[in-house]
Amino acid sequence: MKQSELFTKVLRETPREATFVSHQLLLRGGFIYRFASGMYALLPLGFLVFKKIENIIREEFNKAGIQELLMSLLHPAELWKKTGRFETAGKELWKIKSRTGEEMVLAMTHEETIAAIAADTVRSESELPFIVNQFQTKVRDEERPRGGLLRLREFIMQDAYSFDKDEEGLSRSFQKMIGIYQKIFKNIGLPAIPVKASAGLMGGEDSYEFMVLADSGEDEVVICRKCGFAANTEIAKDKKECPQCGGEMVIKNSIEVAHAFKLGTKYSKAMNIFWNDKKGEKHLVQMGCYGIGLERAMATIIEISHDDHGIIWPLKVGPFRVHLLALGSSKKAVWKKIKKISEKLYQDLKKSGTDVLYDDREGRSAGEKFAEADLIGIPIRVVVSERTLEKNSVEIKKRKEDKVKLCLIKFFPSYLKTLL
RNA sequence: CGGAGUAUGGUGUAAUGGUAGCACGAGUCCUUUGGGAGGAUUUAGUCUCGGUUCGAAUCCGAGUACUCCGACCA
Repeated sequence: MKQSELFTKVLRETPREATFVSHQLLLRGGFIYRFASGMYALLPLGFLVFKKIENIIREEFNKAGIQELLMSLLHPAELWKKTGRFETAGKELWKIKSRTGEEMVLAMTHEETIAAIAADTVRSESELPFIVNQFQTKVRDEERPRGGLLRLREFIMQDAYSFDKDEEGLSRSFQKMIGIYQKIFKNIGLPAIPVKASAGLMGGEDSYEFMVLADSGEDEVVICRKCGFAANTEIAKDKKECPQCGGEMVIKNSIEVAHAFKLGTKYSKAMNIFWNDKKGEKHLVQMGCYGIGLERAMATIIEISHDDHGIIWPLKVGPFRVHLLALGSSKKAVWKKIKKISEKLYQDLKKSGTDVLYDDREGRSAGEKFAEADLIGIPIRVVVSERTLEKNSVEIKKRKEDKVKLCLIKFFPSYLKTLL
């Protein structure tokens, strides 16, 4: 992508509305646009990041053989009445009516719908266990949206649902999902720790939250300094000593980026999901659900990975992996050469499948290009300028490091590979 | 919903009852090019409704929006 063709612009100053770093930088960098509180558009740069995160998650699910589906955003209210959540879900549940007065619900989550499908699908033990996954919009009439993408009224969630024949199976599926989540968070650059928590509205008996320690976090988590055991404050309120190793427990702020619930039979009971054994006896299916908020994950990455100049995207989730800057020169011949060489590098990078943003803009000072590059936070910066060309080189710098390296142009492709 | 705060061009800010100004951005032109460069020129604003007043961005009332703290959540 050529930066001269990029649809969005950066802001020099921080909009006053933003107090969270991630919100400030997303707005300034032109990643997002606000329509109303908790309702945002992902602009091209933001959407690129979003898609990277989505694909990393999808890849892990694919590896685990978990099938993807897509359930509707509109639900008949009837389904929610069956589970009782039409009343118990509270004000966050967005209720609407069709033109004929038919009651509907906007998906706050998808237990009801997946349970409805499973009730018509599962018949015998041989069909179990299975896990299905989707990426779908969730709409919640939040009392207080906040922090830009940290808490939205509409967001996209990766939500997976597991079905097992018994509790033991549920535990296995649950463990499997915890493992998948750990891989996912590692890949998107979030040091998320699983924390034991209570089940809340979702019902069921057991749940784990995935928490990322961050000063700007709104949740408190009690964590052992020695062994790393972590628990929700609801569970480990006043514990000074670790229940596992006896080490010192400290309280830290954190952001909840995912939640995994053992739902048990709450939904299978309400929606009649059961399998028949050999004797023809019915057994309720054990369910689990597992969700990651994609926009929140994106904002959380920024909360923990930025500096005074801007965002520092991890290599795998940056909108592009390489930011190629062509620095201007008043000498026409030199500028022509700079342009020519960067254009060639740009084309070569694209051919080799490296996603690159190429700052080809004329009339922008070097300082401005550097400042924007730092703000947007693309992991690897490559500079072509009069100075580098004198040495037949380009300059390479990682966003997260200060040191710069000169690299002869002929060695550039192979050197770059070692960084990707 | 409980508490608090804010509301002026796209963004950031001034104007304490008397001419709405500045900077940045954006458009055009010239110069400049290793850390947000300079000049010329153009562009665009007082959240809404009502009240007080000769006169309101400014005072009063209501509404709305946004932000923050609480509760809940991904």
